[in-house]
Amino acid sequence: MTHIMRYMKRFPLVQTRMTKLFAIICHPKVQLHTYLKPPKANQALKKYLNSNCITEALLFFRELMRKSPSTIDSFSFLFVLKACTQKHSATGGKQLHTLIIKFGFEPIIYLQTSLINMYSARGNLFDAHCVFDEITCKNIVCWTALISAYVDNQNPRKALKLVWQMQMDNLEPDNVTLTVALSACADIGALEMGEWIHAYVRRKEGLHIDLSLNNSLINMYAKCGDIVAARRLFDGMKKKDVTTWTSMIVGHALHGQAEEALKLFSKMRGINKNSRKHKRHGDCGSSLIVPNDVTFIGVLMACSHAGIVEEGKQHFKSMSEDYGLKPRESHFGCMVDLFCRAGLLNEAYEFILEMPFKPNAVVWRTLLGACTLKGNVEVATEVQGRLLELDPGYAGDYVAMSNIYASKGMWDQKIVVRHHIKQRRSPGCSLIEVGTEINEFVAADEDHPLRSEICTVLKHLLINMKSFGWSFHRSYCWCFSR
DNA sequence: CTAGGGTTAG
Repeated sequence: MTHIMRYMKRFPLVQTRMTKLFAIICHPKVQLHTYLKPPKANQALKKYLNSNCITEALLFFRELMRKSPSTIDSFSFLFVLKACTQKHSATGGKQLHTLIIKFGFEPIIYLQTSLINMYSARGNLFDAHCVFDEITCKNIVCWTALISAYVDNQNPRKALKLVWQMQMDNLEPDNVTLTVALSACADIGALEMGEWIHAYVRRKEGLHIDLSLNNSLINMYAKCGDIVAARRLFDGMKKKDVTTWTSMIVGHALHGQAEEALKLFSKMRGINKNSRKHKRHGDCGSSLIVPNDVTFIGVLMACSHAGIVEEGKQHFKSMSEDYGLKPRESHFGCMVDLFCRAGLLNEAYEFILEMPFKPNAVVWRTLLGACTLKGNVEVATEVQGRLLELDPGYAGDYVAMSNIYASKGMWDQKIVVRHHIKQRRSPGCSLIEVGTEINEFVAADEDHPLRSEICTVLKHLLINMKSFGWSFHRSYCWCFSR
């Protein structure tokens, strides 16, 4: 054994080849790290990660665990955790957590933050929060990790509460925390909170305002109904990237301003052509902006909301032909929506059947909704059959069907469908105040179980009303009940 | 060698 060790010491180049052999002869407890020091093993892990070879990274780690556990240090876990977060395997993460405890690396804050991220990616907020609670000296980074965990898992209210709690803990939010918080505001249409954050951003000295923060601001204003403020910010930004452009295009599309959205899209492509020209002349190559698949969602949404079918079709084709982007399920969903809104029910139906995906309930429901509007019983019956297979418990589909039958005077069928609705949701009542300007609203009942749903409905209502150029100047009180 | 962030159909 000593001979081999000496040999390897003298000729480091043969080291890698020898390691395998060596590992087999040796008991794992032998101090291998003299020959394969942690930084080397970690660099290998990092290399796998950077080249997107996630499975290989995990396998490499497993080999290390088996053959030379002593080469593993706390940094190794950081890389492996990252790999594990990207790969959504169910048990791997928990096993890693156990190993971290076994190795005694539990109190290292870098690892704890990574663990929060890992649990969040699996939708396991309970364990994410547990890890957070165990951190003795909490810093801004682990707070932000937890906040973004709640945003990513559709609990923006809790996220905003945590931002508040963090400040109570004498920690000032930085640009990353604020970016996440703005995203939470956008989710619930909390314009007031968003504006407060914007004011904070401008007031706070030494705060680094970067692209992500600006993009998040644009998105917040657009989603909260103030498209003018969003556009003002967009026009004022010197540095823009795909996300900036995409956010603005989606914003206009949501507000029904299809023309503006499509104008922006062609302007964006114009920049592309110009900078390619510049690149040929040898300067200004860095500002190249290539639309991605999300950009096309915005473009298709714009076409759909404006009812321009032909242009929508063209963009859908151009997506894969000119940009090499493979349309995802949601792009096909946009196209179905495009046909439905234009009243082309048969075209929508055929499109769904030709999709390379198994159509989901949402897609069929879009078509069913259009059938309700058009009073098309034939297509609706067909669609309902599909929905019964996919999601039989959804009461809304029965309601839609019953409405279609009612509109055609087919009362017998209506009663049959109505009977299928077994559990009705309990009726609720909420009061919503709309102030002098229609870009803010408050749900009066703070603890109402449907509060967040009502706010979402209102948010969309508000966006739609604005797109029709409606505005209110008196104070309004609406009462919803069901 | 080290942890957190922005855009996504209905």
